[in-house]
Amino acid sequence: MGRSPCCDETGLKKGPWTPEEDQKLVKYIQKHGHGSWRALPRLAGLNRCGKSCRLRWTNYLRPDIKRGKFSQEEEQTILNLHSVLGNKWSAIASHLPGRTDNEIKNFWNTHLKKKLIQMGFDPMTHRPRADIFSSLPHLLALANFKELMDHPSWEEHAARLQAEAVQMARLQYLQFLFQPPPANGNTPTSTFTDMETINLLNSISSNSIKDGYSVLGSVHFESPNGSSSLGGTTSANLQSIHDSVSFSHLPDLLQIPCTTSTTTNSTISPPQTPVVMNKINNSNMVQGPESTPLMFSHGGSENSPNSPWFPSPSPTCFTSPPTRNTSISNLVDACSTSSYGEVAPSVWPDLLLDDSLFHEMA
DNA sequence: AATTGGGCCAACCGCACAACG
DNA sequence: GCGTTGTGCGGTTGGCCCAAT
Repeated sequence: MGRSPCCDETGLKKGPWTPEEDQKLVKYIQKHGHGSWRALPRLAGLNRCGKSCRLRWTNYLRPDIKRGKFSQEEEQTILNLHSVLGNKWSAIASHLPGRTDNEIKNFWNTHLKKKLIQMGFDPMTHRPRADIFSSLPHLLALANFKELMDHPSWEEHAARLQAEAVQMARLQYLQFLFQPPPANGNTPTSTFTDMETINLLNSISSNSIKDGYSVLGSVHFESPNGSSSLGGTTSANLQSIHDSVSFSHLPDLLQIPCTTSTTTNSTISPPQTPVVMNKINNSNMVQGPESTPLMFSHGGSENSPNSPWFPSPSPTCFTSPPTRNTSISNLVDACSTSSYGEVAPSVWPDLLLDDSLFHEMA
């Protein structure tokens, strides 16, 4: 530590490069290679720091740099990779020949991010935005539940929502599996490569779209001729990948009837401890036969905020049997006071399927 | 014609980490 | 093992350009 940045050296020029400087730099590197960046400016006759020279070369002067607008394919690839890699611009750039990390970063910040936001997706998680999900319980609370339940097609409606929740849960579980392990190494590690991950997500996503429900617009891509594409992956390939993926280890959500009287905590949660909201008041938690805890999955933890199934250190329950009124308002509270500022879609299986809630509502 | 606000992007800044002596 | 150096990386900034007012 204690090393001062090379650019702190006084007398060195900063700011935009002149054509003369560019020429000197290009000429020198073409002749000698860059070698030590620190020594280069002096040898090349430039009054710049080495870092500035390196940046100028790698981001602008390098002969293999592709300039100009990003193509549709490049845009899709960036979205795709970002959904898997996050802000690993250099890693993303390595998949886009001729594009620099800086260029991709700028393109992301000025175009793609806004695009995703406009589409209602969280640009960081590539999932529907948290505020949308946190508002859904509010919408539910506002809805007239009696009217819904009296409606002849309400079961069909619930079944459809449940099917959507299944897709959500599976996607989240996959995303969790593909996350790099945290520093403490507590979570399972993935053995998938980036492209395998993308293909898998793509396959799930395409199934979702087939069902009329698109959850990962940034992962599923349609070329103008209608075929899914990613790095040459065809729909047929995707389907075969999808067919080859076993979901047996995933929560078997489809087997749970909406009005089932079985408990839901064990059936809809992944193999790990179910994740629950942390900020619900747990100081006077009551658990017992007379109090069926209403538990929520949550899409993150302090260690891994975007991980859908990371176990919560302190499971939290509602303090009394949920009633039609209190459970919904508690739910709203829970969602709005989520520790991590995000309510993952995984809330929904619980919300939709929790038997005690339905009992109380009936 | 002048001003303003937003988009865009090259460049800078500071941190992290590997390599080296 | 420790300090220093070189480099890579992601976030941020500053300034140019242009359309809207």
